[in-house]
Amino acid sequence: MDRDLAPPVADGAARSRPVVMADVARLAGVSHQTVSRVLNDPGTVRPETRERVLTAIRELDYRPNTAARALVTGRTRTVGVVAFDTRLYGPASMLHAIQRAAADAGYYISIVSLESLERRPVLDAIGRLRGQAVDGIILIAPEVSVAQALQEIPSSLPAVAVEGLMDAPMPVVAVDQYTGAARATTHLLDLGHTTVWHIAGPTDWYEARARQAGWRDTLEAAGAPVPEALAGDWSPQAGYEQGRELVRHHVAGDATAVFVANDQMALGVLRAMHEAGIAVPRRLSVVGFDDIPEAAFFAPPLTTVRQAFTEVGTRAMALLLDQLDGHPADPRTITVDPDLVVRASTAPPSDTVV
Amino acid sequence: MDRDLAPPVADGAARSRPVVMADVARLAGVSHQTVSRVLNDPGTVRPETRERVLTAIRELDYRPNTAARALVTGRTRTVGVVAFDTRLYGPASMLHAIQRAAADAGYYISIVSLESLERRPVLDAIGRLRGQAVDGIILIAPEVSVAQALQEIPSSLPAVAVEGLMDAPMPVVAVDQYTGAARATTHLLDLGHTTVWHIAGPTDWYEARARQAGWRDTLEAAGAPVPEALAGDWSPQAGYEQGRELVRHHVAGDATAVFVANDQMALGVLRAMHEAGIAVPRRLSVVGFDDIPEAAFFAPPLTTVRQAFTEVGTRAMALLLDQLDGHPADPRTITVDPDLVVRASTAPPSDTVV
DNA sequence: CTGAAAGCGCTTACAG
DNA sequence: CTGAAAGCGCTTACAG
Repeated sequence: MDRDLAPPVADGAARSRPVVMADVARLAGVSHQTVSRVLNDPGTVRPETRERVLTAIRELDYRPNTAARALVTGRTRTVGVVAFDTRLYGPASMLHAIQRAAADAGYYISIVSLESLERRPVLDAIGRLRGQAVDGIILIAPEVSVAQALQEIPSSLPAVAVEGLMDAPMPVVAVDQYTGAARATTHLLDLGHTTVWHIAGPTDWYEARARQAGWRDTLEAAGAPVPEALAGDWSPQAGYEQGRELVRHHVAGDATAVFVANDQMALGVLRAMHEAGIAVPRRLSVVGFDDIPEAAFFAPPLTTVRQAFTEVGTRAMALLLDQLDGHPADPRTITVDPDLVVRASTAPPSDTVV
Repeated sequence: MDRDLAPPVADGAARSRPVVMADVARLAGVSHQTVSRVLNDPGTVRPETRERVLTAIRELDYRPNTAARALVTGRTRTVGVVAFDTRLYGPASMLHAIQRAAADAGYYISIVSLESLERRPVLDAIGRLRGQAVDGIILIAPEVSVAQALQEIPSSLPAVAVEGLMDAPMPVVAVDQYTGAARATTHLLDLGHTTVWHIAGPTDWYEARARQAGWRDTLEAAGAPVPEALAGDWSPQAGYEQGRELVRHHVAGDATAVFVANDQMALGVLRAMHEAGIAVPRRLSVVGFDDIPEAAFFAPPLTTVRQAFTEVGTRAMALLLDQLDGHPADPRTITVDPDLVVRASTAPPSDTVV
């Protein structure tokens, strides 16, 4: 079908050589500059000529050589993304959204996933991306050391941080973790619980610290006692272990509600309660954070704080595109509001004494 | 520290111009060809000269221009990955492994995630990647239409498929879904169940079909009755809905065991059983597939088939690197064996009649 | 509206 | 072991 016009360049010998702009020019009977114009500034080419060139491009299935174009323009139309463990639901969701937004804007995405959040690997990742000459960088920067590495990104390189430090030297887009945690805690307090326990994420993560702060401040503002936060690492296993700790406090009579820093750990807590025969929510209320797809099907369905990962990713990309269009970076932090999703893991405290 | 040698090029005016090879050459007192050699073939340069060049490179923080290099070599050192929904645990895990392996080999990863598995978007994605002049492509190709699109990839472009059709026109690396399903079914049969029900994934996915085939064949080989497979879509919600269907069959007395095509749907089944007051595994045994990180903490902990996603990703990248090194593609399918992980959701059938 | 010239920053033969 | 030359495939002024 594409082949019913004149055959392109001689087929036999030139078979393996890629089609270049000069081939198109020859077939269309114009110079290669005109082909370039058709591609980059079609308005300046006479419609008739343009059509001839377009036909030749289609005929030959010509694709401009990205490297040649990048060499002369100095732009690669590639955005680098640095992320920590994209197997986790949050980073994976944001990467997905960033990728979509980039494709819509005609940008490629080059991804480097970090094995560790130490300073050195982060700098290496950024170095790799700079070596690739990306036009800009998005950092999914949940950890303190990453934020420090951000300081070393040359200011000439457009960059946006996601979920990171609020005072980064670049625009930041983040879910308001503090408010999310406050809402979770308030929900529990409103239900009538005297206080709320907390299983925290690793404290070198900003998210973990902000959630803990939101929880603590809400308790204090309400005049409620503030139990010691239990330390987790985001994993279901950690949730399970601290859940067993919580069982002891429940039995001692002073734990009827817990705000867990993410859904996976909340699952571990649910498991620990189940094993100990402590009914959720009748005897212990549990709130998570993230709203992973599984959360609605936990036993019981989990009340949790939903993060609009997709919106965060989309907005981060928009901010970066703005910089790539030459606008100066606006270092204001954009904050996305989280929603409390109430399901079946929370209830008023039962009056039954254990 | 890096700055205690002679200052590099004049600082003021040239500030914003990137450092190029000629700058390094000037500082080291050699030609730019020698700099190139130090970078690409250090053995051919006198150690003393090499040191001078290396020092200059460090001094100027020089990074070779990728575009210029790609233009002349015709290689971008970039591998394109086409994946469907990288938010899912499986694709996310494989992407992560591929990314690691690529970085180790000095390759960049450009990712395009598909919104739909129709033929057109798949071809567009591949077109985008070709436009970027990637050196090779890895397709995470779980669906029939993707496999068809594979036929249109020019054979000159090195490519590897993951988790797809076994008769693709390129090397394939995949977990042996059929064997995994057979193991799950056999486990249930060995426990003494008369037959095993199945909640299937969407049948246009190869994984779903292979798992269903493994289940069916095992039943037939054992002379067990083959119930009609229930149709799901991988989501917990679908598992929940078909779980309620299963409740009816259980009540009718003919369902005591089910093999669910993935862990997320198995979670939905667990939820449906919980609501119906049917104890797992006492009255119904459940086996999943994938072994997602949450599975061990379900209520009860889920017996499931573990897929070595990381191994699949790593081996796929190895096959591609081999092609990139100029070796002819070996179109044999590499199969990775899945493991049955027995936890607490399976048991012998109880003799209690409902 | 279109073509001839120059040049982007490298690598790769080719001399010496 | 090192330098001078050519060229990769484009885009961008500059003429006409």
